[in-house]
Amino acid sequence: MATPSTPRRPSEARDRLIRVASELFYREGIHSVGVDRLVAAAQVTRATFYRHFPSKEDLVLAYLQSEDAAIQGAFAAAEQSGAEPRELVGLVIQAVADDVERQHTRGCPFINAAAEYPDPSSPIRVRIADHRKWFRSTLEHLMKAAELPDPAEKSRILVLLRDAAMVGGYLDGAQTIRPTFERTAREALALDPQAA
Amino acid sequence: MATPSTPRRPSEARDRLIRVASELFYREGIHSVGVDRLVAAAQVTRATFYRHFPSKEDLVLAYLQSEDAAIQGAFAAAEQSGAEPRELVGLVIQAVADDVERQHTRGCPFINAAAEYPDPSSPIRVRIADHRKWFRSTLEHLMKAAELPDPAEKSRILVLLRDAAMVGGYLDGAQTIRPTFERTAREALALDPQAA
DNA sequence: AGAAAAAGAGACAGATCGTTCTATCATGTG
DNA sequence: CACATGATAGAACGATCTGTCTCTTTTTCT
Repeated sequence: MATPSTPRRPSEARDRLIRVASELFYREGIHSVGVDRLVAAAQVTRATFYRHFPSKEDLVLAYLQSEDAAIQGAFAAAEQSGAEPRELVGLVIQAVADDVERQHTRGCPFINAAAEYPDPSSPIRVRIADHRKWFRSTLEHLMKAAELPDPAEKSRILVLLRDAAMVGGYLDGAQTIRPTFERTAREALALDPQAA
Repeated sequence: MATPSTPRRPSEARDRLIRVASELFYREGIHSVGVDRLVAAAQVTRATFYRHFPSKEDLVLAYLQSEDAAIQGAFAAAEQSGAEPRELVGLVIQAVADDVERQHTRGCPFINAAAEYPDPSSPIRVRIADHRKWFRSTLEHLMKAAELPDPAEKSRILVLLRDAAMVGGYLDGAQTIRPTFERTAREALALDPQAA
């Protein structure tokens, strides 16, 4: 009666844990954030934590999955925005630059997580690899739709440059790398018809 | 008599610690490697460890410094090799690709360390920033010597692409990204006079 | 030879790590 | 009503973390 807003299925405590974990894991690194910190920040007890996640690693996986879902959602929204494929590639470049400047100022969650998990066969590294495969493949389809020559190679170029923008934005500052990133990307993808 | 080879000053145990730390920190990450592992692998006691390094962080700094010294040494050797500045730029690209493929298969030690140290004012992050400043500045001097137009911007491009090659080599495989990296770099730096 | 520094060996403190446990209470569904 | 579910609360586990300590032995310089 007092609190009628009790969402049933998805479990509110679970969502809080994932939100808090996403924030803390990204800002401070994964190994640096213990379970104590997580349950305190999410206002959840340890028992609740381990009921929803068999181990801390499962929460890390949920964190990466939520990041993955956010990016996939952004791509899906952009594709349904009605923009022409050609300008969509330019929008991706701009979106990456915006993301580095505003949202992901501490680098790429997947790259950073990989730095902490050396074993390529670990579930976390597998999920990182899957995310990167999806990203590159999505870019290739985008390049194909834009009728750019050699879409596979161009997708690899954009993956390369996006990684660079993420790392460079974190370590050198977004404003420092933004013009260089955008220029290099547009040139390497041959987006602007006219040249010097 | 039995062991006449006893290097005096630089302390053999200290060198062993740095060597072992460089290997373990790089392969497994910094937070994942405890002091126990380090002293066991270096065949050194804890007391000896803390005599040479006031804290673990000081060993991390020594690790980064040794990586920095190796790269600076490689640059110094290349500059004194008598090669013309123009082809030196091409050699740097090739050297980065070789390094990613053979030596640094787990990414860039500085990028990986930064992922584990979020505080930009921490001594480790300061040293990382210094290393990156030196690297970019050195590249700019190289571009100037090669008489390439806009050397400052071109140095930023090469920093960007080197970061990308390091990350991409680690996560996607060196063979996957090598041709893309080399082509994009040569094109973005306008190293090859002829175009399509 | 004698003094001083470096290293070996290992116990120990205090904190934090991830994880498990028992016990209690509110909730909604059968 | 009865019962399973999910959350709360908090103690406790063993392991590992960084860092300090004492004591003995070896090495190195003067």
